[in-house]
Amino acid sequence: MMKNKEIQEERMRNYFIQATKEILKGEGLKCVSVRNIAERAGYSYATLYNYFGDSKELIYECVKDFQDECEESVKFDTANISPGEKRIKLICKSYVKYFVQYTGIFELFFLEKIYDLASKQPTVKLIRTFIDRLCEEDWKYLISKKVITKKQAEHLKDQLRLTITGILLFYINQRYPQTYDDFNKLLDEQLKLIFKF
Amino acid sequence: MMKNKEIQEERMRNYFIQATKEILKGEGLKCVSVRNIAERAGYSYATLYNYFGDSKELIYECVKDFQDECEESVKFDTANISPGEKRIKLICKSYVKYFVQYTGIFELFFLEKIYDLASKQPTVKLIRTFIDRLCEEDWKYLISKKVITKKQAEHLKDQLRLTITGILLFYINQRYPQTYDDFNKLLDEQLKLIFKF
DNA sequence: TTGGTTTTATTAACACTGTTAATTATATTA
DNA sequence: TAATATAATTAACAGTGTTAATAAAACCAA
Repeated sequence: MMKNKEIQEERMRNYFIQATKEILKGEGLKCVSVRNIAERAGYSYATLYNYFGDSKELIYECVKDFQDECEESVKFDTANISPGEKRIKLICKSYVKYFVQYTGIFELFFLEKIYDLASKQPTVKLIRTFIDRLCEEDWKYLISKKVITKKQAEHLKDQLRLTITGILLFYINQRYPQTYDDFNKLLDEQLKLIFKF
Repeated sequence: MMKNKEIQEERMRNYFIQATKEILKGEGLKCVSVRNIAERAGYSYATLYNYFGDSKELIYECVKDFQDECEESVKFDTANISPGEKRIKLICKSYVKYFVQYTGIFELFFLEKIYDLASKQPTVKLIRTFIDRLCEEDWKYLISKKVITKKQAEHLKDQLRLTITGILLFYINQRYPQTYDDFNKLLDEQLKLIFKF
């Protein structure tokens, strides 16, 4: 059977992916090494190379799973809220909360230096457009209600993405603001500014 | 003489700092290693540890110099322009241009993972407030002319810093937008949005 | 079931990284 | 000049990713 081989191969890949996810969420990106992953997966480090071209390829395989988890978390935090400006703000807060909880995932998404960008372009796009997808319904709603134009929406999406990534970057990488409370205040203030169109 | 020793020690430190700066501007942050720095400085890698506690300490010594260089570049690009909104935008464009030219310096400033943040806090603050200092005169001008309030200025400074860092992050780390032209368009658009207060 | 072939997993090795201890070379001073 | 203090070097350790050679397992025909 040709199918069996594929199933087994996929299973093996998943062992490594699972191990990587665990380390990333627990110890953080700095502890994600080929040897650590393999040890946790219960295999030798060289075995990993039978299923992944290199370590980066493996690490980027986790992106989709983390996005799904983050989306679920956001959906939980914004349940029963009707689409619109208010919900966009709540989605952003929940999105930010997720990455503050798992700073290793933020590092993977936005801080990892990508060497052959060409092959990772799909993943990179997935990352960049993630926040847009989370707010998709809301942008559509605001456009349909003629609160903003399509063009305006595009600019606002950019602004939201840049600001939120920036805010996370400074908080996670430079611990600014120094307290989580002040961090949230800054986030609130900036969200307010963005929607003063 | 106690002075001689200090002079010599400072000279030695400078050899290593100079070497680090050259590698950072040339080959980039990924090529900055203790052994590479020492080789270029003309010393053994262990000698470096007689003048710097660790490699990070050495690398962060370059921040001030790069800021001075960037400031000079910005001053050159914005000479003969009177303070105000227009000049802030020009300063930002020049600032961004510098980091696009030397992406390794951007990585050092904003992407480097800092382990003992406590000891590097002064440098971190220097980095974070850099763009504010570049526009200091302009913010003062706008406040004095009652175009904006002090509080508004603080919020705008935050917005500017977050947006610009974000825009650089996506362009340098994820090559988005794909062309330098589109990148500049995005920057223009975002600067326009920020000053729609 | 046995024997040979193919596939998969492991160890060994290479070229790096930062960092420290022991050693050698250079200055300084009595 | 000889003893001491200082500075620079090499050797070593514990990591990193990656590849080639080897060992183990699985498969399949006789």
